[in-house]
This record gives sequence, C-alpha cells and structure tokens, in this order.
Amino acid sequence: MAVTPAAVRDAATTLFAEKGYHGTALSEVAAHLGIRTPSLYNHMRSKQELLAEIVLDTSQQVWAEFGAAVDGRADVVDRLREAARVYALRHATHRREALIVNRDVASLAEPVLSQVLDLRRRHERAVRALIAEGVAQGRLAAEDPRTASFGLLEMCVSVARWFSPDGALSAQDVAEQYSDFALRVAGLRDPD
Amino acid sequence: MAVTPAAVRDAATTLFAEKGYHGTALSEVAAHLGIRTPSLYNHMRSKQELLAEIVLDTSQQVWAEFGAAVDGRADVVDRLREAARVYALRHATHRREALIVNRDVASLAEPVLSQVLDLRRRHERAVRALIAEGVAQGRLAAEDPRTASFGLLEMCVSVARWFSPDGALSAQDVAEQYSDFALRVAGLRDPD
DNA sequence: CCTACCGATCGGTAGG
DNA sequence: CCTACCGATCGGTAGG
Repeated sequence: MAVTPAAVRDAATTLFAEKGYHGTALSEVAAHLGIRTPSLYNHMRSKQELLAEIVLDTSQQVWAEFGAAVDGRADVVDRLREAARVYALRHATHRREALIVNRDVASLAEPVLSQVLDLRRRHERAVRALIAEGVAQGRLAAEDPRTASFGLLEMCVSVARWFSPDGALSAQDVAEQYSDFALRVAGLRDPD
Repeated sequence: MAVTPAAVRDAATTLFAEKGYHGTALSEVAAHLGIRTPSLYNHMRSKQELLAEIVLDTSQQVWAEFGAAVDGRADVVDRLREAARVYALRHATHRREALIVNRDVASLAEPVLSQVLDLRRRHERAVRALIAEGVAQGRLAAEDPRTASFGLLEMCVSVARWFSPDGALSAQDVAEQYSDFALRVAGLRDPD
C-alpha cells in the first residue's frame, strides 16, 4: 500500500492514542508504515504539525456536529438530547482522536492551542446555554447549569476510554444511553 | 527547605500532571527543587518508580475510600450516593494525582500496571453491583448497570479536569452536586 | 524511498 | 549535594 499523508496521519493517530504524543517516537510511526524515519518527511512537515492537524480537525468537527445537531430543532430538550447524542457517538466512533485531544492538548503550540481551547469553550457555553434555557422554560431542574454542562459533556468524552466496538453494545446504543444520562444530569424529571 | 523523598515526589506530581510523564524531564523536577539532576537519586530510585508510587498509592486510596464510604450503610441508595461523593471529592482535592492516573497509567511497568488495573476493575464492579442491587430493590431504574457505572464514575473523574479551588464552588459543593448527578444517571427518579 | 549524519537531550552512573 | 560523563535515542536535515 502506498504511503500518503493520510496514511502517515492515521499511523500517528493510532500510536499517539496508544502511547501519547511524547511517548511516541517518529521511528515508531515509520516502522508502523514499513519505512524509515526520514521518509516520513515526504508526507508531513513535523511531529508537532501532525498533532496540530489531528487535534484541530477533531475540535472543528465537534463544533460543526453540535451546530448540525441543534439546527432546526424547536424543543430545547430535543436540542440538548441530540447534542449529547452526537457528542457521545463521536467519542465511541473516533476513540483515538478523542484520547489524543484530551491527553495531549497541552503539548500543542500556538496559535493552534488557543484555537482548540476556544472551540472547546464555545461548545461548553452553548451546551450551558441550552441547559439554562431548559431551566427557564421549566423543562429542566439543574441547579447549576455550568456544573451540569461540565458533568454531562465530560461523561460523554469518557466513552472513548471504555467503549469497544467488539462489545455487546454498538456505538449507537451507547450514544442513546448517554443522551438519556445527559438529560438526567441536566435535571429532566421523566426521561423519555 | 530540605529536599526529601516526599518533596521530590511532590515536585514530580506537579510536573507530571502538567506536562505528562513522558513530557517531563527529570532535569525539570530537579530545577523545581533547586538542585541538579543527579542529586535526585539521593531521594528516589528512578523516574519509573516515581510514577509507580504516585499511581499505586492513589489507586489504593480510592479503593479504601470506597470501602469506608459504603461500610455500615444499610440503604443501597445511600451507599451509592456516598461512594460517588467521596470519588468526586477526591478528584477535586487531588487533581494532580487524578490527572496522572488517567493519563499515564499506560506508561507503568509490570507488576504495578496490573495491580492498578485490578484495583480500578474492583472499584467499577463494586459500583456496578450497587447499581444492580438498587435496581433489584426497585430503587433505581438503570437499564444497564455496567454502562451506568462507567458513566457515573468517569463523570466524577472528570472533575479533576475543570475544577479550580479558586472558583465559586468548594470541592465539597461540587462533590455534593456530582453525587446527585450520579444517582440520576443510575436512574433514581426523585433525587432528594 | 534510502543511508549517513547532525546537535540536543534523555535517564542514569561514577566518584567524590 | 556537586561535576563530569555515559550510551541511547530524540526530531530533523543533507544529499542523492
């Protein structure tokens, strides 16, 4: 199989997720592809750029998926449920990227670090606003929308740490269960 | 201030939490203490042993705290609430250790790695058993105790990622809120 | 895609 | 507690 920039990035994604950014040597990425370390530089600029691409792309996709999830839904509980569902689903289906984002974000250089933190902040605030709106409408009973948004988002993130595609539950099953969990955390009295 | 084994470990805990195990050089640990790298070896055996001690001690304390939390409580919902409360509280008050355990456990060598994974597995299964017992008694409505135990425990773990002692909420406040979240995830219909 | 090689830095030891 | 130093490995470059 031909080595391409995408193949290098995929190998790096697997290894960074397994051993961490600093715990992975480029020689290991090269060995995973069956080439020598210097040959990697035909397909990438640096180890740092590899990390930056993986983390920034993932963070942008999370934000885009949130927008698509809430767009066109009138009911605030439906919007929150769908936002939690796609977030949990992503963490079951893109486990490697999720582990890297949450483990190695501090190893990013500027300006990418700020971009990623900004996207994450926007996402959290948007979810917090949904919870606050639900409370204002009397649909949710969260006493502190900020703590609830942290709790429910990070719970969805953690799916990446235990989910296995070989288990009894599909990614969709888990995402459904977690969207129920999320609504309960936000204080929905009678989930479904 | 005299450099002691405890001081070396504390400096390593701060730096490992900040930059990761592989991202931290022993020269940084030494600089943090105002000494040269070789002098560290008067107070420790190796970088790996430093990590092993931090992670194993923390994991053993988690298991001991769980035992103390459920011991002597008759009501299964009370036991689950208290187990979640002490777990969340620990992740607010021992943030550095929690971040290291969850980020660098894969960098551990045997036999400590197996010991830590075993302690973690016992904790999860004990929580899962509490949920199952609550369901059997009709007190909880979790449809899948395993998924619920993962969700609720990992939610508590994530406190270490956002909590700040300088914020408006105390560690105790957050632990109280999270123990409510945990019971809701487990399907308690009318949390307090 | 390779070999050959660079300076820097790593964890750790010798010896005092 | 230090200086001096070890072999190994790191990310990356030269040059083909």
